[in-house]
Amino acid sequence: MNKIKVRYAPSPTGIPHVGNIRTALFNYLFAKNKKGKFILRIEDTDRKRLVPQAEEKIEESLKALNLNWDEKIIQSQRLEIYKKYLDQLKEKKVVYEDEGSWRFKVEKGQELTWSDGVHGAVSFKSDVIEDFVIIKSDGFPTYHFASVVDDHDTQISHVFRGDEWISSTPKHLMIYQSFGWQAPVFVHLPVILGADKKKLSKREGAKTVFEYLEEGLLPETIINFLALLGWSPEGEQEIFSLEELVKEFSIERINKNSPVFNVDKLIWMNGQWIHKRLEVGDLVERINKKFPNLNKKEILEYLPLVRDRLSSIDDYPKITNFLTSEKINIDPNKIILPADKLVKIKNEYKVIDPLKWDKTFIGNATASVIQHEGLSKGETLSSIGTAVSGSTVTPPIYDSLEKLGKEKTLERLDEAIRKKTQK
RNA sequence: GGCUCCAUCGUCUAGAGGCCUAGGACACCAGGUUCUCAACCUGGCGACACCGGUUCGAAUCCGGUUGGAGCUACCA
Repeated sequence: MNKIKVRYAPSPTGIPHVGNIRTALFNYLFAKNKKGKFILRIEDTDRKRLVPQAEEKIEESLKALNLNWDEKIIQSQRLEIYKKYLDQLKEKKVVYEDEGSWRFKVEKGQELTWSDGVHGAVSFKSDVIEDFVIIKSDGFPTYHFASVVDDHDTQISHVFRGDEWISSTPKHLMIYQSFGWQAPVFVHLPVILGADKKKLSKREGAKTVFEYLEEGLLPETIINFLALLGWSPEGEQEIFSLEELVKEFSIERINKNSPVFNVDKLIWMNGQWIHKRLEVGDLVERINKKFPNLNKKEILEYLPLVRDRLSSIDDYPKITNFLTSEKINIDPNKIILPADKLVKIKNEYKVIDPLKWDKTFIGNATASVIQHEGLSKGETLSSIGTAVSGSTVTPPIYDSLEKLGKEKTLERLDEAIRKKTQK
């Protein structure tokens, strides 16, 4: 019989940011690696900080990343249970009432020790811990009490949570002790730091899963990146699917020190997923889903030309826009070639039989001008690309012109020449 | 302040006493390739915080120093 059971226990005080979701990920990876259960527990015991819709947002964040839970429990619905256990502690006389709340009486002179999954032996003296509230005067339990009761009640085997809980752990240990319960294995994860090396927080600009998705990151990238923050696989592979991560995950390879969230690498990783891991058909679907107003057949047609140029889903419309839009903005300063050379190119294109307007003929015509005029190939192609697209990043030039069509190509070249001359 | 945790390239990290004149990745720089850009390939830059031990031998073990972080709520 399998007894591995973990829980992700967020408070519905807002949309969770990625640092928070990373805790969910590690819980999930461990549970699935051990073929155990992953529980979602909503810790809504702080009535003042409750944010409407936050619970839904937590669930949506998890679902968006495919982190599916096996069970869900909500603390505010378990008040009787906490009451029942409080009564037991009253009988044991280890709690006392204090202005409508119930405090746990800390017995001095104890050494509270546990073997942490990542830190090894950690210990605190009970003398430095003050009597702490376990049931607030509004009748709701505090985190310390609710989490211990729930973890025991739902038979949680491993508690994966952020490092910031280390100093609260002795309190939890004392509660376990007074009930005579066995504590789960605590696995304190290093907290993710922002670029300022401070704990990642909303205030410091930590983003939510939704924000990253909105920016064109793939769920796979978010998972992949988060997994590698504070944990490393055995080999040198860096791109992992959720399934692969599940297979590779182990507590032993979790780091002790806090990683900094490195956006550059995140973007790079998204590119890797787009260039190498996703099937073209899949990518087309995703682009189409994100930009429903784009023509799916066109995406299918253009994507192979630009796939390697995308580092986010959102790059697709940016880079292919010029092929379908009627008007573009051309900045003549970005066109290297002078107007008279552009005229030469235009004239060469003009004589191509419209029926033979394809990349081979366009390529030959271009090469011919380059040769006769003694132009630089790089500058010429760059100029043509900028003239017809308005951008310095384009699909392969000849393909671009072919897709654009002869008429539009000549129009845009004309416009570029005009602007270049005016200048 | 007290308590606790942490400490390898700018960043993510490998490293569990000799394999380390410290490996990989991102970023950066240079070259190559290509139809511009991108992608790709090759090379370069770049770190064991410091000081003492232990040991034949330390990035790895121990102690201290310094630095950083967290907690110190009827928040989680």
